[in-house]
Amino acid sequence: MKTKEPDIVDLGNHFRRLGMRFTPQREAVWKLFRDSQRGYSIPEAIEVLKDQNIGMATVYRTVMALQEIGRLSWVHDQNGDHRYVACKSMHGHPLVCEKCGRVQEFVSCDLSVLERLLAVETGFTITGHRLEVLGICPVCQV
Amino acid sequence: MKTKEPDIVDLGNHFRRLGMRFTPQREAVWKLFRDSQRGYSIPEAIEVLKDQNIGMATVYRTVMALQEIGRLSWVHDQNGDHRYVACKSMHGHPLVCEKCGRVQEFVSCDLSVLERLLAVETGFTITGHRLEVLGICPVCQV
DNA sequence: GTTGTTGCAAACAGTTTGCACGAAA
DNA sequence: TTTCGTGCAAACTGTTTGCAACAAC
Repeated sequence: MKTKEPDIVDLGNHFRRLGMRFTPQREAVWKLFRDSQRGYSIPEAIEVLKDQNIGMATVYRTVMALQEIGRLSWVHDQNGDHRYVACKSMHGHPLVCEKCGRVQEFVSCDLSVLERLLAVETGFTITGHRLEVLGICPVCQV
Repeated sequence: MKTKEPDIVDLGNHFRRLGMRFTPQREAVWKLFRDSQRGYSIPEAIEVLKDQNIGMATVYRTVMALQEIGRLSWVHDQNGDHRYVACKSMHGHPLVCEKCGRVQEFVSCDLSVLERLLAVETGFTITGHRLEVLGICPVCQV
């Protein structure tokens, strides 16, 4: 009997805790994203996973589920549509390479000063933010 | 003869400078977005503009053109798809009300410290960022 | 007059849904 | 054994394209 990787066990528990089942398909979808630097758009993921006999409806449903439970987030590609990437940590933001699309997560973003200022100036109650930083990764700089 | 609003004249010049024509349709599309607090998704804009006999292909083409020349940008709605809003200024960022969708632009965002830190820590050359701040606007707080 | 733009409709791409079967718990 | 999840295909929604007529310059 094969030992499962810790993140797989953890994800299985996460699903079950929510009354959902942890199926081989869900495991396969998660692994695809977890092991990718650039993430995938849904059509791309469908293309890859169909070789494992995973139907497109399952891909849609699973990606949405993973996103809702906070395991996937998305970034924009050049065309403006979404590519999904695995979240390593809570409250992380993506640093995206504009050439190869590689995504590196960072956590140290302090927008509290800006948010306080905006609250005072606009009367809004600030509830959150979405931040993507763009750049060129070391590999693509050559 | 009717005097044109200054922003219309300016937009006309902007198009012509690029060798493009400034048609009544383009003017109408621009005005729709300019006069809206929440902006529109493309299907919404198509719906509104079809009463003015503007075809959907024209809406798509014009919104894309306005976006490319920096007159429109987009924000995300709850479903994660795009709503286009008029840019008042260059380098502005949107502050979006999560209840009513109203968008207020702000400019004072200083991410230079964060960006320098990321450059050192990751080896990326930072080229830009996308920031959306979310909140509840004064009207919706009641 | 020249050439970019428009509206239409058809083609296309992407997403959602209903359902019978299978498999996780 | 009891649901929930799956794959399939059909339906649907959103987007793009080709083209003849038109209008901005």
